[in-house]
This record gives sequence, structure tokens and C-alpha cells, in this order.
Amino acid sequence: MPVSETMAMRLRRAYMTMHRYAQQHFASFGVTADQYVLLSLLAEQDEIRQQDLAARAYSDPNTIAAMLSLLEEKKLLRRKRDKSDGRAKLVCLTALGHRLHEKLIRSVEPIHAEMERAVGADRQALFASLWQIESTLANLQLKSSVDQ
Amino acid sequence: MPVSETMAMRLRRAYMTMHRYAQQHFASFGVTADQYVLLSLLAEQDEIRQQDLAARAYSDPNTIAAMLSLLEEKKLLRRKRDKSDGRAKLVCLTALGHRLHEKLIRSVEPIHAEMERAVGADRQALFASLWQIESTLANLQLKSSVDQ
DNA sequence: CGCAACTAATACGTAGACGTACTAATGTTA
DNA sequence: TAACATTAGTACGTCTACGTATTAGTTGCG
Repeated sequence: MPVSETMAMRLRRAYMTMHRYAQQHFASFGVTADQYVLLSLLAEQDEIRQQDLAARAYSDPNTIAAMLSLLEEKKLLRRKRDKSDGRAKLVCLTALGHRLHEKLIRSVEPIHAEMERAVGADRQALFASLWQIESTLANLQLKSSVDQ
Repeated sequence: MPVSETMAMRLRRAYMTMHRYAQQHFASFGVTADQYVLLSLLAEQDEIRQQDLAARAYSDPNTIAAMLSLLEEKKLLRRKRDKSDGRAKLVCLTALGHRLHEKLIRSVEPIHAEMERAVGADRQALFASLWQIESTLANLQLKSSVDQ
């Protein structure tokens, strides 16, 4: 089978197209698509540890730390030591960060709408398949590492 | 809606899980998941321009150039000037590259099988939805740039 | 209590995504 | 043919993904 017709490449194309589109969209606000995800997660839950943020953003602690440094320089968030655990830091949005997030969340509504419209009634089937892929491969990974 | 339940994050999780799994898999062969894609494309069509390679890998010329440099250092491929167009370079696998690709393609069969099994009968519906997302967002991008 | 195992964050390195600027070759058109 | 726009590839910078190593704080246990 041609590479371009494999499930892997189809998934890549869908994800990359979405990511590129989002990247371009958010550029006019001076943030990246991934930074928007972080801001949204922080708006959803304040005072969150970097580890938790990494898990929710489906990223990793190293990447999150780098992204937070950039967002902190831009005064969109701050980090304070967790009093109950001196190793951890709690991240929260600044007022500026909240205001930006409000603007951003309004700006993405049309995009979400377009994506929903694109998949239409197959939405639930798509979600089920995506979840199947995710859970199957995540478990494979787990299994082989537990085998050691 | 919680960020984690958006279509965008579901798509991200599926793609990133697959990519991480592939990354780990190919690490034992000394290549990355994305390098495997390039090797496969070259095995599919020899003497291909970097631009075409970028399009087929759904990447971009800058990234491809960097990746090709690494693969060229590893003697897996070489680039020669295109006689019919002095700007272009034609990329092709070395014998070493072909041999490695043969090994790699055998090693990924179980992964493709697992992914097919994971989505099962919903395979065609999934492909249709992924294509809907891709084409919808790609066209949005096109439209707004043509509007300028 | 004290020390070993674990954990959160950081530091640093490599790879990939992609923007912008540049060079060299090609095409176009007056 | 000369001036000009396009195009292929390179160079370089920023951001993200993620591996490995290190530091500092926490937990568990003899």
C-alpha cells in the first residue's frame, strides 16, 4: 500500500492540517496553537502543577516547562512554589492571561464549528476510532515496558 | 466543553500516541518515525525532488532538507543535481538505505495490523472523517489567503 | 531517626515544524 | 536579449517533542 494511503499518514495529514490552520489563526494574536491549549487548560483549572498540565496537554514536562517560560516572560501567567510540596510549582494565569484567553476562546468558535460541520453525523464514530487508536497503542507501549 | 473533550485534543492524542509509539519502535533501528516515512517514500519512488518529497511526507522543504542531511550523513541516501533543472536535487536511496528500509518495513507490519484491528469495521468511516477534517481546514486556509 | 527510593522541576541536547531571508537557476516577457 | 518574476534549495531563528542527567524536596522503611 502506498505510504500516503496508510492510516498513519491519513492521521498525520488530518492532525497537521488542523495544527497548521490553528497556528496561522493564533499568530495574529501573538501566540501559538499549543500555547493556546495551555492557556485554556489554565483557564479551566487554576493553580495546577506542571506535571498535571503536561498530562492534560498530552505533552511532557520538559516541553511544558519551556512553554511556560515563554508565556511567563509575556506576563500571561506566573509560577509560585507549592507550599504543600516544595518541589512543585503551581501555575496560574495573570489578569492579562485571562483577558487574552477570553479573546482567543471567542476567536476559535468558528473553527470548532467548521470541524464539527466537517465530520457531521460521524462525530461519535470518529471519536470512538480515535480513542481505539490511542488506547490500543498506549497499551502496547505499556505492555512492552512492563515486560522488562 | 473541557479542552480534553474537543475534537482537536482527541485528534492530537491519537496522533501523538501513534507518533510516540512509532518513535520508540524505530529507535531500536537507529532512525526516527519521520525518517522512516522518508525512507519509505524514497523506496516508493526513486530520484525524487526535495519539494515533491516534502509534499508527499506532508512536511515542508525546510524540514525535509534538514532530515535529508542527517540521512545522507548516515549513508542511507544521496542527492545529485537534476540535469534538467540545475536548481533541483534528486534524492535516492543507497544500497544501505534500501536494506534498512526492507528491515523497517517488515518490522512495522504488526503495528499496522494493530491499528487496523483497533478501528476494525469503522476504518472507512474514520478515513472519510479524517479526510473531511483535512480538506475542510485546508480549503479554509486557501480561501483566506486568496482573499488578500 | 536516617538513609534509600521516588518525584517535580530544570538543564541540555537532538530532531522536527515552519517562518523569513538569501542564492542560484529557470521562465517570462517586453 | 535584457530585465523581471518564479522556483529549488540553503541558512538561520523560534517553538515544540522528548531523551538523559541533575538538583532539590518528599516519602517510605528499617
